[in-house]
This record gives sequence, structure tokens and C-alpha cells, in this order.
Amino acid sequence: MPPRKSALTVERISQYRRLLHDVRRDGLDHVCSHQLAEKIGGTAAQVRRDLMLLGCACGSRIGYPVDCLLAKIAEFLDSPKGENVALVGIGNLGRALLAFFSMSGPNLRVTAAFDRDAAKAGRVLYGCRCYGMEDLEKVLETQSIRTVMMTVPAGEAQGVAEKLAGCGVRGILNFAPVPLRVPPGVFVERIDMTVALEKVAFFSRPAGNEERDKV
Amino acid sequence: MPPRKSALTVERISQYRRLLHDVRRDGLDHVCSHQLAEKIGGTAAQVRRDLMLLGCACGSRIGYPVDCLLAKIAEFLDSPKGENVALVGIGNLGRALLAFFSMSGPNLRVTAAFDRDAAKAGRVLYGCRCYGMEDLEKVLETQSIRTVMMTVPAGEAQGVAEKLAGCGVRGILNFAPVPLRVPPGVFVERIDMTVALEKVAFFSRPAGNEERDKV
DNA sequence: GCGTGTGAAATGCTTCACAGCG
DNA sequence: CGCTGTGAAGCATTTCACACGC
Repeated sequence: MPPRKSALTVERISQYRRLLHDVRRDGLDHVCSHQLAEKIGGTAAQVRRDLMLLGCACGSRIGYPVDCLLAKIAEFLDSPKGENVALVGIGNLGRALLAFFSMSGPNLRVTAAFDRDAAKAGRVLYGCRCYGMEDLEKVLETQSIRTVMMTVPAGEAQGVAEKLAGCGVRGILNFAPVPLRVPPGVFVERIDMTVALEKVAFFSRPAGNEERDKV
Repeated sequence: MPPRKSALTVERISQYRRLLHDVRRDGLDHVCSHQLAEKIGGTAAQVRRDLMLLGCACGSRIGYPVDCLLAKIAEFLDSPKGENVALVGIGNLGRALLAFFSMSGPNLRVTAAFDRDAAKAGRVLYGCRCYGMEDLEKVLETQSIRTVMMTVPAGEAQGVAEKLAGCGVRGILNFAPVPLRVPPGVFVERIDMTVALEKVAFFSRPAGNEERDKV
């Protein structure tokens, strides 16, 4: 019986890491499952199951030792030497992402950005160098990039995705509002702003559409 | 037995709508479940279940009539007269969202943006008027806004969320990298770029962490 | 006690498989 | 026949509940 490595669990583990950093900043060196559960809005049992999977060899008296957990999470989530990530599509959203990730931790670094518009090539935005699409293969290869964020217009997304897959990319974070068809072995995660907003709007309706309540 | 109105179903229905617009642009007036399934990367049974829930009274011979489906979806997802939405936090990401939604359909309109920085008040970005935080309550009230996108720094998110809830907001699309604690009755959807990127990076690893294969 | 680790039950979501209709 | 609509089966994920260690 495989010990549960689903996408949902991975997401939560990434969240635990951020929470644990806060906890450590508060000077605590242990947390127990209910505390994490409360912060994340879940149940203690769930937290324990998730943490179980990363085999944290911890005592049991007063919760999990924060540093040990952080180490285990890094071992689970991160590449040993960090990882380079690329962005394709330097529009409004692409620039916002560059800004956002330029200040994040050392593990995932956005080190190359690409755009169809050759005029952007050569510039440096938020510490990240820009290239034209013709350099795609070369740069991905040189920087050993396996993971790409894609913020191109809907009409170009499929074509770009195929090109990326051809360059050996194994994971795509797709912000374009279209489902991608990629070869097997390539993981695609989609962030669809329109769908997300429509969902929130749906569940903010006063009545008739209200969410199902228990009993 | 409640007919399934889960968040997942609502997301897919929103996606079907977009696909159906494409289909109609191609001149077709009927689609069958496999066609939709293929486009969305799911199964035909799933599509049929989803569509069932919006009670599409359609014949059965050659699939669903596109126009009828679109009408039913609009009835299901949209407010009758459209809906105003606000943005709080006019940073890089906030501006990108304004640009993005300024060209979307008529149902959800971003009609007000707020920022702590009073210097931004009075400006108009991508067709959307900006206000200082002190006008929050008044403007939300005047425009009957129930749904808000939040792109504020992590440290301010909780405070802003509470203020929003106090103004009668019922749904928040939260881009800040913190879980929100809100009163019951307020729906929160989170888009967490860091978590999303870490997830993709995780599943792009060559081996050892590979996703579970069947058999 | 207080909190972890974990089988076992419960819940929720997806897929199967087939009746029924045009 | 092809395709929809749908009970029922099959999986996945979450929660319960309790043994065990400090």
C-alpha cells in the first residue's frame, strides 16, 4: 500500500513549511498537530497523516520538533541543490510573477524568462534575464530547467507547451485559460483565474445556490 | 440525495462554458460528451454527470445542443444582471488581474480597486477606478459587491479579510500566501503561487519522487 | 493526561455499465 | 446503432477512535 503521495498531500506539505517558518520565527521549537491544523483550517488527524508520510522520526511528548520537520520537508520537496525555473510569456502577469518569486526562498529560482517579442530580449527584470523564443532550447538545456511557468495568450499556449515538452521540460504551471495536451510524463498544473473567480462568485450568492449544509 | 454541487463540479462547469464558446465559434451546434471530455482531459461519464446537474432538457441523438447548454450554464453560474467585483491591493499582481479581467465577459466586472496607498486613489487602471481603503465600506455598499479579489501583502491579509467580512463580503479570492480565518458564511478560495510552483517542481522530478503508476 | 501513529469507518468523487430513447 | 441519463461499484481522501509512549 503506497503511503499517499497525492497532489493534495504535496500541496499541504508545502503549506506546512511556510507555517513552520512562522512558528520558528515566534521562537517555538515544537508544534503539535492541532496547532498546525488550526492554522491551516484542517483537522489534526489530517496533519498527522501528512507528516507521517515524510517519516519524521520525532518523540511524541509535546509535538513535533520544528527544525526536524523543516529538514524532512526540504528533503521531501526540494532538489538537493535547488532548482532553476523558467517563465514563458513576459506580459503583465508574467512580470508580476517575476516580482513575486524574486523574493522567495533559495530553493526555486526563476532564472530565465522568454517572450515572443524579441524587443524584450536582453533586458533584466527583477533579477531575471529575458530571452527571445529562439534561445529557448539552448537556455533550458544550459540551466537544466525542468519546470516552467507559462503566461502566454490562450492561442499560443498549446504550441508553446509542445515546444517545451520537446525541450525536455517535465512540469508546466499553466496560467493560460486552456487545457493543455502534453505527452505522458509531463505534469501540468493549471491556475485559471476566470474559473477561480467564477467559483467564488458562485459560492457568494445569497441563496438558492448555497452550499450544502449538513442536516 | 443532493445532486452534487461541489466546488469541483462548479469549476468544471465554468470550464465547459469556455469550451462551448469555442465550439460555437467553430459553427457546430451540438457536442457530445466525449468531445467535451477530450478537450477537458476527463471522461465522458464525468461530463454527463456534470451536465445532468444543470438539468439540460436536451434530446439525445447527437449530443447536447450548444446554445441550450450555454443558456443553462449561465442560469446556473451567473447572477441575472451580472455582478460587480472588487480588487483589494493594487500591486504588480493586482494590476495584472485588472488587465486580465478588463477584457473578459460581461457577467463579472471588476468595478472598484482599493489600496492602502492613498496616492493611487482617483486613478483609473484598465477601466477600473481606484480608491483608498477608507472608502471601502461605502463603495462596496453602493456597488452591491459581494465578491472580492485580494492581492495584499501576507501581513495585511487577515486584517483586510476581517474588514471585508464586516462589510458584508461573502466570497474572497485570496492570493496572499496565508490561510484566512473568516466568519462562517464567507467563502474563501486561495490561489497560492508558491505552493503551486512547488507542486509542479515536485512532480517534475525525474525519479524517486515519481507519481504513483498503476500496476 | 496529552499527543502521536494508524487500522478501520465514513465520506466524497469518479468510473462502469447498462436501460432507454431517437 | 450512438449517445444520454443514472444506479451501483470502485477509488481516493478524510475523519474516527483507540493503543501506545512520554
